[in-house]
Amino acid sequence: MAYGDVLAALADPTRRRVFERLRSGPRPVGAIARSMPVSRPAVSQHLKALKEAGLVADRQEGTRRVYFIDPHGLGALRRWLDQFWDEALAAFQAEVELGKREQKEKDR
Amino acid sequence: MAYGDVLAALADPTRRRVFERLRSGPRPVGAIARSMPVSRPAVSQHLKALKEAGLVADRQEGTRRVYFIDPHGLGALRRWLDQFWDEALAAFQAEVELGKREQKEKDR
DNA sequence: ACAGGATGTAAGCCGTCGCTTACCGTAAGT
DNA sequence: ACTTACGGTAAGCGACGGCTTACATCCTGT
Repeated sequence: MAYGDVLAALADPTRRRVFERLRSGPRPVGAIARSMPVSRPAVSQHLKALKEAGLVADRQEGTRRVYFIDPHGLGALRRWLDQFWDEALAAFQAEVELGKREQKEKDR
Repeated sequence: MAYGDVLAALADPTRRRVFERLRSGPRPVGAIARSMPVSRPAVSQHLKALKEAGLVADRQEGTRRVYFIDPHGLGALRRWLDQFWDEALAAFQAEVELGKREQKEKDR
């Protein structure tokens, strides 16, 4: 459920498409597979990867297995992104200040 | 600079490490490579990928090439993430409501 | 207990990707 | 001009990852 695993899981286009298919709500495996250009086992494998990354969860419902989005995965990604964003921004500020000083050096 | 390219670029651990190395500020290629367990050409290749994803930019500085973080890439990722988050949350709400109704069905 | 539908899993194939070594171009300093 | 440091690029190799087909598993209704 680390952000690295989340990034790796979402990197593949097909897998990301499976994930985004769940954005509108829970779906059983077959329903997902039928709306995609790959085989059902392929979808199963993608769902397994997404699950291990903490991006989806599943519940048994009779003979079918219904998958839905697990907030944990995206949450981890979001936290990393926010923190990174702040630090990078601070670095930019420092950079700008440095640039100003260097500019003044040249003026002399 | 689409979010898909950003995700793909950040999926690789080594490449992500290169990227995170720039979080604290601009660095020339050699400085990055010396702080990593891979060769300098490998770092160059990673920087190229990061650049194509809109995650970093570079400027020539004498004989060296200084790389720094480009906000565009992370911005695209953040926008996708925020939107996704909202939609998924709405789907959860709908799901909860549906669950309540089904529960009442069973009670009868 | 059995049949059928739904899903996970194993094996194998093939393309992609990351890494290394070798080479080339370029910009400064002497 | 020559040298040296710095960095991008090409070629090739090995590993990993995604897809398919085939098989195993589980649940439900009859």
